[in-house]
Amino acid sequence: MKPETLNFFDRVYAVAKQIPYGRVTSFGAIANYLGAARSARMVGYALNGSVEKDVPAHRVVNRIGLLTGKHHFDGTNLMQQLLENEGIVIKDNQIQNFDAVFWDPRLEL
DNA sequence: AGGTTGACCGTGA
DNA sequence: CTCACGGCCAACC
Repeated sequence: MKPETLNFFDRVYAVAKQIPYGRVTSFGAIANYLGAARSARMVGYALNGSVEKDVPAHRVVNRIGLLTGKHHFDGTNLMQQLLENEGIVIKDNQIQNFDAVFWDPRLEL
């Protein structure tokens, strides 16, 4: 597979798959790691089909730890259930202790 | 080939 | 501190 074939979407999938268990990251962090900090919107756009890409998109939220994409999931509270299952506390679609569970690929990778 | 959209982010009032 | 607007980039129609 040539790298040229890998679109932005594929790169996002690759990073999202590297998200550790019980950790979450933001679109901007992923975009920043990919070198496209201004393309944070594309990150979410890519994750739109990540559910079928074996990518834990439920670990990806916006910069404030808000489950903005839960509306895109199969169920309504499915995303929240998955996160809570990993030990992450969520209240009103917002991750508590976001700074503690935050995982920055730019720093970790 | 062009216009519109989008799971965002940052700054301003 | 909270609400609102603009910008930016890539994919989709």
